[in-house]
Amino acid sequence: MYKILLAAFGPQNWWPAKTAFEVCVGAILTQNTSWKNVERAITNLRKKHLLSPASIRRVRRDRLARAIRSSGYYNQKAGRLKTFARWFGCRLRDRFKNAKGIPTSGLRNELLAIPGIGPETADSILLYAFNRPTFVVDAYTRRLVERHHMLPDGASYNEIKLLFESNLKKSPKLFNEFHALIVQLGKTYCRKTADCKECPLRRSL
DNA sequence: GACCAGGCACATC
DNA sequence: GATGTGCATGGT
Repeated sequence: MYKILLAAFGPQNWWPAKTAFEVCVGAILTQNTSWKNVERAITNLRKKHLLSPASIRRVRRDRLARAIRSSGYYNQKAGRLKTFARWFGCRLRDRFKNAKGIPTSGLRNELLAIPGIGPETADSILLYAFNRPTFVVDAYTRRLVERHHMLPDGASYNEIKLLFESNLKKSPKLFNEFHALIVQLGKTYCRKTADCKECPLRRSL
């Protein structure tokens, strides 16, 4: 599947961001929201110099909320960004530059303990910000797996994640590109059930 | 106006 | 463990 998708769509070059922290901000803002709306929010944050842990901790909550308005759920997400910025600032500054030396599973548990960081956001951060070989399962991935009967319908997040992780080389580069390609596939062919033949995998999502 | 988008937390059963 | 609901914008 990976080879077919790569041939069909080409390298996706995710994640578009200047710093690891910016990747994390994007991962939180894109929760149940289109990337287009998130881009606007990030552009705003950059304009207001709010793309560092310190500045996000300092800024007033309502001002932060206004800046990310376009990404939806702005009150909730403003709180989530502030909590996350505290963790990122403290945890990553003192002990381990770029979180090197910390096992992926430990880092994942820390992320999951932060309110507003669920499994998908945690895995996106691990993969795209910290370059860890962790597979990201999103709604498109679930549809792909169910549509192709790779697992029984209703499989858990972890079952789907393990399906990919245990059948592929544990390479951040590969996981990065594969997840991005699945999203591209979903965006392009989702719900176009009449056009299955156009879908590189011959089955629309 | 309905439906969707690169989810998560919390209540309830 | 499964299901339902609030959170909110912008595009189709």
